[in-house]
Amino acid sequence: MSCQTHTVQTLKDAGHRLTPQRLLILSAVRHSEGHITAGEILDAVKESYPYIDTSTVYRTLDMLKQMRLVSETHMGGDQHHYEWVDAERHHHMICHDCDRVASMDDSFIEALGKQIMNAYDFEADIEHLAVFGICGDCRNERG
Amino acid sequence: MSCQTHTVQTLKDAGHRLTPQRLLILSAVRHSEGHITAGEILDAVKESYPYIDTSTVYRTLDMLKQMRLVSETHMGGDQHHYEWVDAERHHHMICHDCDRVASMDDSFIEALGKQIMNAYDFEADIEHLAVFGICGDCRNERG
DNA sequence: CTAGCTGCAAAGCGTTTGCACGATG
DNA sequence: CATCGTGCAAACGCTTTGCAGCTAG
Repeated sequence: MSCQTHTVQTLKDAGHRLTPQRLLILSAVRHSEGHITAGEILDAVKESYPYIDTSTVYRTLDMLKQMRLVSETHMGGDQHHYEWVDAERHHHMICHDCDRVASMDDSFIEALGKQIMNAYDFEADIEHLAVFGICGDCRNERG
Repeated sequence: MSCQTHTVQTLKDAGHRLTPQRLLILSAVRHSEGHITAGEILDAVKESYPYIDTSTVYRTLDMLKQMRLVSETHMGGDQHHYEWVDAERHHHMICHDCDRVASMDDSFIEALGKQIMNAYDFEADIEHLAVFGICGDCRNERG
């Protein structure tokens, strides 16, 4: 809740209005473990406020992206995924077989960025990475 | 051409028919430097055969994906990008500023895969990676 | 000949936009 | 009370699908 008030203040300071819809959308993103799609946000908000419209969700997400409070990512499907920008940057490993999603520490990717810089003079900005593959469990089951 | 005949044989062996449309689509993908979208393929093929339909392009790409002759990637936009699967796996670095695309050797990513395996017991299958960031030229211009 | 491929047309999906009403500060 | 945000509806772009006719093997 203290973090919520902080966010609210940030929005106010930037001259954005605080509407119930925005608070609900914010809450949906905050409470999603990791990542959430626009459709999922819509469904979540509809539980408490059924009149919410898709366009409101997208417009709010645009605002939050612009304020760098939320980041947008592709994770393989047709939809974008949104994620709350917190201190701990992390990435995802998605299993092709069981579709489970695990978190990966940013240190690996940070190191990769440095290597790319050395080799290509390219400053990588890997906000989020979705790595596909096969998890240990599924590999064992395959034998 | 020898490589083309090889591909043709592969398709035949798998019981797929060789139609002029397919050959044109194949050629468009082969001759694209790096990556190409469905729309770009459509335009390219239309130059020699204007009756080609979008659905044919997508259906052919599906087949080629299934045969692992072509790979599909997200590179940030709305469209998918398709790439000929050749021996030399490589990745792309895309500059946020100038939109230029440069190629990155797979060795970095291969190494990353091994690290992920060690740390998380997850077998990463990074077919293609699009890394966004700022290229050296644009960094210099910014000063 | 006959399975498989094509073009056409229409639908599907996620996302965006124009607009008038309504709510926020 | 002025502005900004909302819901609605309609449009958008990319991709997918159903179908009848055509064609490669």
